[in-house]
Amino acid sequence: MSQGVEWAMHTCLNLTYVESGQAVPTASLAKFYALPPAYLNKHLQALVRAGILSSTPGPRGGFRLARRPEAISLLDVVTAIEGPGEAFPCDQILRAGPGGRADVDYRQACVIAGSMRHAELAWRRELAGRSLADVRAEVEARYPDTPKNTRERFAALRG
Amino acid sequence: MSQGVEWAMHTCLNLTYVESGQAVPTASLAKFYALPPAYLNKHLQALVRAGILSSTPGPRGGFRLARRPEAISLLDVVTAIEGPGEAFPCDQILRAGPGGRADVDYRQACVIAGSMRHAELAWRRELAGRSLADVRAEVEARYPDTPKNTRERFAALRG
DNA sequence: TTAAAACTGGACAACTAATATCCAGGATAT
DNA sequence: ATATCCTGGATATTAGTTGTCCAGTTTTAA
Repeated sequence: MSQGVEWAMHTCLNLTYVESGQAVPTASLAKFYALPPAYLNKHLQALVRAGILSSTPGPRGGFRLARRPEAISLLDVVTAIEGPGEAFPCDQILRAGPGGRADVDYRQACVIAGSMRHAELAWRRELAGRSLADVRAEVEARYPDTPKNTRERFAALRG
Repeated sequence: MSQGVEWAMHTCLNLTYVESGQAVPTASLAKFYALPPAYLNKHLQALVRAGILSSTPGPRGGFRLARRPEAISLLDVVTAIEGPGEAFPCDQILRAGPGGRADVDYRQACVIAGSMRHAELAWRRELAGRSLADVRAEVEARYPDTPKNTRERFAALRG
């Protein structure tokens, strides 16, 4: 899994603390964690394409959450960055084995591929069952200063 | 996840069909699926280091399972090829955020990292609960010719 | 004892994906 | 108008995967 997932997760979580209506530009989001702005922006664009963020050009523009935090799961974020493909790459090796046929889809027929897909579904199910709101609630329970700190940092970066 | 996992899975599964005591050389295992022998051998070496296969040099040498198929889980194979690291790379981005401390291990403290680890544990649990014997049993139920085909292919390659 | 079979491990090359930067163009607020 | 900010493409850099090759070692068998 790529680094971009971590950036996207934390950035989206931070955006849950911004007063709705306010947009945060790439520069502020990048400075928050000292990330490279241009590259972070690529990931932000992917999040926009996935319908997780919305963007506004121009002065006072930037990014904001496109939906309520309750309606954004961690799986949504992972999928936006990593794409919809499965982690286990089934190259249908069985096609070259004894009795292999060109007209069979071994991604479906192969028991190993099925087992890997089954495990991956369990992973997806966990991530789908956890929203940004869930994460934020746990953060606030364990680290009560976070909302205040986050908003202050954004205010300072807004300059 | 890398391609080598698929090769390793199918190769280990095929080895469950070999009469114990018999070793299969890299060349035969590679020809089975038309894989590059030298590179497959790298993965076989990793499986040996992980204690999944054992190797024997010299004529009539090669690789065999080091344990019974019931005692080899799919997670064992994945870990042997991919390494023990977690799929979600937590770079402790929080260290650069507001209130970030150098003396805190954010891989433990970060709620996002924890959520990702939790999902990954669900994935690992599924893979750990499925052995080569389980896979073989399902293969034989769905494709009864497989044992015979596999053994015949090995015999032909041994030629 | 010799030769052939086979694994081991390291060095190295090719290819691909992730990471990262830059810029021209378009949209928007003031 | 102008400064701000997003968009998308081109491009470079780096790291990891894929793949090859070879010298060295172990073992079988004649």
